[in-house]
Amino acid sequence: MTEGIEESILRSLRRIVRGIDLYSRQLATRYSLTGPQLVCLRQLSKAGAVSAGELAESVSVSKPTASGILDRLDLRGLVRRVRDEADRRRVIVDLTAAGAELVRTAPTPLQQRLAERLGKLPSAEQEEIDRVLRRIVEMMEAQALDAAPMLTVGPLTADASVESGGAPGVESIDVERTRRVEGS
Amino acid sequence: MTEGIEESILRSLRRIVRGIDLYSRQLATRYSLTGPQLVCLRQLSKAGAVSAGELAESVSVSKPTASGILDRLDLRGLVRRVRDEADRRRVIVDLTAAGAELVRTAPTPLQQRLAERLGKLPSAEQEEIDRVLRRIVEMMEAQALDAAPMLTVGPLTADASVESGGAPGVESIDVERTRRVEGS
DNA sequence: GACGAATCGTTCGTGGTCGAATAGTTTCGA
DNA sequence: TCGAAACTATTCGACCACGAACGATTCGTC
Repeated sequence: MTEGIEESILRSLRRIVRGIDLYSRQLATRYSLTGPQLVCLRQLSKAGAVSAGELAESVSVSKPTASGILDRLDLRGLVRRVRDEADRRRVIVDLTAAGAELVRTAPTPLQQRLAERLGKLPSAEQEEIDRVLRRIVEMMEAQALDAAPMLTVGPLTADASVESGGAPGVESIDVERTRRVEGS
Repeated sequence: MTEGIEESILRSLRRIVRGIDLYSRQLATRYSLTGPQLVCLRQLSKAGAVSAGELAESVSVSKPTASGILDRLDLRGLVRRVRDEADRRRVIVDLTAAGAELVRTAPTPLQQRLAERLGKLPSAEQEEIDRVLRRIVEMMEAQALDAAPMLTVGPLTADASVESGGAPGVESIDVERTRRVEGS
């Protein structure tokens, strides 16, 4: 019967993931800010100016993901990216005035109703929830460590040579100017 | 202190989401099957031939998402999509022999180590985890219902006219032939 | 029988996510 | 001093995810 519980847990996890995503879209329609964008903004608000990599680390996403999120925030003038003059490999990210203002008016990145309901539970139960989630994270991330060699079977086609053309012409940009402007 | 717990819970949820995604990529490299693809395959294996919409419902994803996943599975010959002759709006999805075979050899879509560790816990603890997760889902999905009017502020730019050109020429395809073949 | 409403699946557009590859910098050892 | 190794952030390619819009089909009602 461990089978049934395992499937139930997986199902719950998938629904939780979906719930988070759906709330993110709700945020996006109402505040023009997705969940991950808001999480980044809040982290910047709390920790002040940090490097792009530190930000990625502190909100638990990969560097490419953070880069993409920062692109959109930058494009909208909510954050600023400045090359670190001391170590020019690094990029320092900081909130703009508009970004700081938005953080103050935006809701929590956790479902509001979930947050409310959570707040109404006895604190013993809140702690139980917290503890259980931490344990799951622990079990998951322990797995990630001995994650093995990553055999790289290729991009998930099993056949069909992809034949990617080279898309050149990406001259280096200086961060001070916003990149990836598909628009104009 | 509810503040601290709320943030801790959010953080755990985000890491769980990430953990699921990372495991999905691991699956992809080792078995050429992502987590969502495997979940769909398993569901088909369990429930037999169903319509695309029913499949989406049963694995808790939207119809467009299921459509995309089915595209990739179809492309690789793991599922078959046939127009329902009785109700020609519907598309019946079924495993091919190759798909059925793959389901038998593939691991669980839940992190293997997580599953193992989970299995070693006393069943009281397993049930506690299950119960807590269900409760979170419940609190989340209750929120989703009174989700409010969806004010549609526009596609998240606040300015900058997107100027989408029309991309016509999408003549209707008959499902029997695979669509979206970016490759060849 | 015909026409509008509902239903089904797909397409389009946007965004999040990651690993691999890449470009620019810094560091350190020979 | 000079070049290899390490590091930082970005780009690229692939996938998942959704809502809105769309075309095809069916249903309901007149």
